[in-house]
Amino acid sequence: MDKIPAKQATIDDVAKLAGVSIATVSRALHLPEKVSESTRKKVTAAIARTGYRANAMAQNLRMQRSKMVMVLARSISDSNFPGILTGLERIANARGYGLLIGSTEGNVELEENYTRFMASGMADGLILLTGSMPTSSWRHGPAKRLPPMVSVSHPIDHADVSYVGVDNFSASKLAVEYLISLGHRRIAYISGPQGDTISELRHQGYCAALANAFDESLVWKVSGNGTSEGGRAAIERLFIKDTLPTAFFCYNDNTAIGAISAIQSRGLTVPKDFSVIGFDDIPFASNVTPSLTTIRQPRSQIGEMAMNHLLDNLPDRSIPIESALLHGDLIVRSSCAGPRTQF
Amino acid sequence: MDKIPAKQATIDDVAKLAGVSIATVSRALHLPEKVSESTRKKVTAAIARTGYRANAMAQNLRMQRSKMVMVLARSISDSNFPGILTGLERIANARGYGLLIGSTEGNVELEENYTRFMASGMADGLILLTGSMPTSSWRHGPAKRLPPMVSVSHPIDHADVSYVGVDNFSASKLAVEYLISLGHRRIAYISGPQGDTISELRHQGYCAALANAFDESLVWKVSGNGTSEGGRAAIERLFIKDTLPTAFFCYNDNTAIGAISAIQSRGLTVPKDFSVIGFDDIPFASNVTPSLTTIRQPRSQIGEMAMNHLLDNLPDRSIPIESALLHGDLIVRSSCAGPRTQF
DNA sequence: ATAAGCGATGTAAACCTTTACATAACCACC
DNA sequence: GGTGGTTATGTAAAGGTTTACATCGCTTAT
Repeated sequence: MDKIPAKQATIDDVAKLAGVSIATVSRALHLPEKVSESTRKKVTAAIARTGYRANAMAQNLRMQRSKMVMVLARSISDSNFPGILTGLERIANARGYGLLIGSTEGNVELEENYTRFMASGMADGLILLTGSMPTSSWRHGPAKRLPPMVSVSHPIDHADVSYVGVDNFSASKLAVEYLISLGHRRIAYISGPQGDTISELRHQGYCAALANAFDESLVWKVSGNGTSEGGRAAIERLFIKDTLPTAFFCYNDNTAIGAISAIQSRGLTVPKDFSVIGFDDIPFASNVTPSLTTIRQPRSQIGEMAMNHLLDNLPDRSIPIESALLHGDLIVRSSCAGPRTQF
Repeated sequence: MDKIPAKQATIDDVAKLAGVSIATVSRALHLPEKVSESTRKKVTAAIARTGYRANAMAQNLRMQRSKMVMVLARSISDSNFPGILTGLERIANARGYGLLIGSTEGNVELEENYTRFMASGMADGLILLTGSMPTSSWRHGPAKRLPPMVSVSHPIDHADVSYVGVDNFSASKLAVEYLISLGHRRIAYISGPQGDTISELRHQGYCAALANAFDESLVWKVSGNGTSEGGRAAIERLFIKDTLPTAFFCYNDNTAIGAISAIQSRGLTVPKDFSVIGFDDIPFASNVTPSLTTIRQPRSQIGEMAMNHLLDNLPDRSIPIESALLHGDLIVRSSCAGPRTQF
């Protein structure tokens, strides 16, 4: 226990104590092979005695970087967010980067706030979970002074940014093919919010599966909004008609859960009367009754890939823009069965 | 559209363009009243023309701070995390701070990694969602070189740190009183993980409610682990006996959901045969069948209070250590009813 | 007319690193 | 014994701010 230092030790303190120059201390830390065995030992000892930790701000200023990545999300409460964040965080941490998070809540002011943050050099890279380019990028400043970016989960139209996400088209096709394999013909798609790119892709996968299987396919789209309320409402609206589908492919698990709940509250049973399949495999999918058959998004893997891609591209932006579409697995639980033997 | 600058403009560029010294530029930005109207205008114009943004690293180095708060969580996937984070984030953003997040996953190495990060001055404050002090704080370094901290949600024993969280004792008492008011006498508590402080507090609230209501109270504790699997398992174990409770107060919603599912899979009904009440009001509580009666944690409010308290304490650590226990509301849904008229 | 006071601005130090370049010591070789 | 080449170390600049202190004009009171 040496004299308790009032302030954090600096490289000067270490140098003084070791009887060398600060350059040597710095070299001992970053280029040990350029320093003689004996001085290296003296330096190490001095560092231990002073409890020296390099001041990150000074390093960052000198090296013109921040060692941080900003994650911009639309909403922190999105069911997919924690999983993706976990993956992002694991890689960032392993590679010595910090994770700065910001949620825009679709609010332009908030988003500009974060863009300002970025512009002041507080982040070396940007992970976008918003489905759109940061607002003021083209409003402010002549050259697009934006760091390397990777868009995750939500593709961005008309923008050349690398993208990592699940293959919505193929995975949806897989889901619908499963329903078809169970014997369903009249399958409806309960969509996500109007104009949502992901919902559109999932719809395309749905259509493709139907087109593949049947000569004459019946495309049946009911609009939802991505929430369980939306799913419930969609079912309510549908049940006014007299011809009904036998199975529902839902935009996401929330929608599916709402749909199931609406079906049940009409005294009908899933999967006996209707089959319902979701998308995402949110943590609760296995806890609802009946447990939800769905497509699993490899969330943490998506996060890991995105972060790795971003960090690989940091030093010089040399890596070309590219997209990675990850495979989504079908998770069979108990919300799907063969169609009821006719009404 | 001026000539596209190769690099971000610095204060020097602005000064040159405005024909003043860098000190004046700095003052124009931070102490406008100390600068004459006319120069202020020149500076503002120069800033606009150059697209100048102050370099945050340089500012932080100079001012010996980072304008960041680190949030250390045990797991990002905890159901309460997104809500709390949202509150933390809202305040941090509003007060000009960035949020740095790290999850320890109970892994000591990871935690030390973050402590190192902190020690290098990358955060001015620390929000603890881990329920314990950061590891190496007392192992490394003589003086506890830790920034101001606030512990959130998980109280930390034997440590003088400010704490913000729901009042587990009173809220649990409230929950159990509700069951009693419905006519239940035989109420069991399905606990959280062994040794969990929160589970202990909730158990105490449970006991207090029983003690208040009945002369001779029957304390009935079944151990779970905070997951739905734990809740399921607890019910399975219990049903071997021949005397059973009529109601369950569960450590958290996950436990409650597992309990309900186990009850249902034995062909029994909630709330007709058994009442179940949870704790937390996680987003899915309203989506399970039957929808879950529970105690709502004011998550975002907790986050906001914690962050405000932390930031208030940043300049000089002058604010005394204090705890804020927030009220948890009873949310009545449909998983509770009067006890079945005897077995 | 001069001193004192005040408001606006400039100069330079400090924050803590990294690293290009200079220097010094040493060895080997001719 | 000088020349050239290593190898280890030191010196000082640069990175972009903020701010204490100095300076410079003016106004106002003596």
